[in-house]
Amino acid sequence: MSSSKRSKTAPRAGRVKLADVATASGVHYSTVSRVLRPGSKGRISDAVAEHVRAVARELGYQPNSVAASMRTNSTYSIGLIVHDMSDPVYPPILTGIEEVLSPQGFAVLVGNTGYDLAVEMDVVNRMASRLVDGIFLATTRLEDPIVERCQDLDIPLVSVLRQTQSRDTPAVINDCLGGMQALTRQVLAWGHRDIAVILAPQNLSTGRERWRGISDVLSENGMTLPEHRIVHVEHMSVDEGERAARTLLADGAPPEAIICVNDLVAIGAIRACRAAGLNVPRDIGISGYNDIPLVDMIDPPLTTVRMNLKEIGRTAAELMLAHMAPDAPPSRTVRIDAELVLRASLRNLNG
Amino acid sequence: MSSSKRSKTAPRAGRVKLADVATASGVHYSTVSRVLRPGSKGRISDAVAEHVRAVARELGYQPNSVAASMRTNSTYSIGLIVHDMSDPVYPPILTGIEEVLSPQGFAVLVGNTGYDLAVEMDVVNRMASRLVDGIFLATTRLEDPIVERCQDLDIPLVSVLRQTQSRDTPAVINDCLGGMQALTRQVLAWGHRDIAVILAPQNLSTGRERWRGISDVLSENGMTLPEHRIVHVEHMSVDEGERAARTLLADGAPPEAIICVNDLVAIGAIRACRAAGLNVPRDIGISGYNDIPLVDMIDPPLTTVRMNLKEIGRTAAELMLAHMAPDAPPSRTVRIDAELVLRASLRNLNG
DNA sequence: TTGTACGCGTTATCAC
DNA sequence: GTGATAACGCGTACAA
Repeated sequence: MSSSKRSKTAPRAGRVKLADVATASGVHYSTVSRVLRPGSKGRISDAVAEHVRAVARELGYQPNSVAASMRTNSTYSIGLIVHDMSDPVYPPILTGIEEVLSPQGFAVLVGNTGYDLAVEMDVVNRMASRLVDGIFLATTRLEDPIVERCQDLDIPLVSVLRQTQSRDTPAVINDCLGGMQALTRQVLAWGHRDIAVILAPQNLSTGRERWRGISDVLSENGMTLPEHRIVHVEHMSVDEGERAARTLLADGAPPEAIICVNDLVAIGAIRACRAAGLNVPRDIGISGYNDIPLVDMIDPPLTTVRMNLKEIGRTAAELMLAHMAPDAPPSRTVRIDAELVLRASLRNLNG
Repeated sequence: MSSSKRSKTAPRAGRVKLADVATASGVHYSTVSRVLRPGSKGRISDAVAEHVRAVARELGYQPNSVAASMRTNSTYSIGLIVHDMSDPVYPPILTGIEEVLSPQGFAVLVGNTGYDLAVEMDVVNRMASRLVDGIFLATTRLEDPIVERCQDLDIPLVSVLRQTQSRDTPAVINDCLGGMQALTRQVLAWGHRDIAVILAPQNLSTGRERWRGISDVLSENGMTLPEHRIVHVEHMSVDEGERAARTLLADGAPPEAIICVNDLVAIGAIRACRAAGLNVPRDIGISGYNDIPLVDMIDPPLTTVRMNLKEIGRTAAELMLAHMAPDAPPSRTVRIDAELVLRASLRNLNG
């Protein structure tokens, strides 16, 4: 095994650089640079090029991209900021992003914020220090200091999953409005009338749009929800969902159905219902949103709305590439379709 | 909104650098460097230090860490290589790693390999080009060309979840042997005799140790498994688990229990059993490994072995820090305890 | 305590 | 087509 001792300031022992390849091939190192960089000015004779390439390969030359970044001011790295990678919605987005950007030579720097704005600001500043070429922001608030910061720092930003109020940043989001409308229509069509909702914070476009999807459809049908049928979670997690549902069930008769802002919250709600002695879906219906893995296997299988997360990631990456280019197009918001997925957690009361 | 147009070679417009805050504070930029870098040689008068700090803050100075890396040959970035971030075992590990390394100023570069060795080698080479200070490898094979490559490149490597045969790299792994032994003992104690197993590839320490855990206990009890009760998956995924279980159920009477190499595989197995008209756990018992989120909610709740993934991440990060230091300790393998979690997917045949 | 000077490995822009 | 050379922004040994 080779020694991995490295002195504080010395380069990695034996790291071969352009100059090494140059002396070994008997040409100037700028020539080597040109050979190894497809698309550099000034053509090279095929003979020299071939020779240099051979030498480089033999010496195991690996370009030092830090030095290149120093010169070009582009690191070919992009940040991805999420609340918590353990939330199953994020990994597929990362996969989609990588699918598009890895072949282009980009690397992805992941930053978890743990739902903490201060941490998030710190993450952005560090990414700025690292000269990331762009940032994917999955935590976007309707009014977002992080977005402003990125604009100040002049870092290309693409929102994923959520969008700002002013829509001044490119974004790829799910059609939360349409998705929740479809779901709510189904809930009504199946005869539920006493409906409760567990909502996300209304400073998030997802939170607000999903709530609008619900209330729009209720309004269309001449319904409004009483105060005590509406509760909020601070984060969309299982624990918060459970707590929220407990509140809903605390006083009086339980509702016929609870529409939850997402799957994790819905799972918490199912737990709370069960703890309260209610059978889902016989006594109460539950729905989620996202169709995360395994919710088709839980008891009962969860009715939800599916979004194509990988596609969101891919599209966000395309948008990023366009936005990083010198002639960046105007910001636009891309909506990816949602699809209603009916499962046993919500039953047809008419049936 | 500020313009994000940037010319090919010019620095980000208006990016303030060391020299800028130097002229603004009326000192030389080397002084600024010393002020802003805690722990640099040569002390600075408090007055000057305070002044410089104030100016830096006012100008919104952000150190250019690329330039710093160029000088120090350390990027304060580390790679994390996984097969697929969508596998729920990885995110908690990332969280644990970040918990320890973010406060130290490190950034994490995530690389998905998609189970492809060529891709993986490419990822390593790119990370090397980026001068990562270290790599966490979650894909470690018993004999691993990736590990060798990192040794050649002189990149500190810490294995997570798995270990090489020769144990020549620091590693943090779960006690797969003990965990699977405990599980198998329980299976036997509950009266199962006709047992089947779905195993992972035997070129992985996890695959091999878990199988050894099973077979050790069976041997202790004078049992061996017939050929047709042993099947393998290529990757530990739901789909492969389902396929493998279908093979097991294809001919003859089903076994009393299937011990699966991990939870995803177990979930696939449950699907296959159900498709074959078998009730789990009445007709057949199923067990997994990992205790990933939601397996306590599926139908039936999955008996499994829990490992503390976040702790594995944290420990790996500590090991990495130690290993990156100039006086690196000898490689050692840390084992994190496993804990048996009994749920309804496996029942007591004696009861 | 502070200023000087050099180099890290590349890329880009000159000459030739 | 190729060589020479000047940046890029910072860290630090050394001089003052």
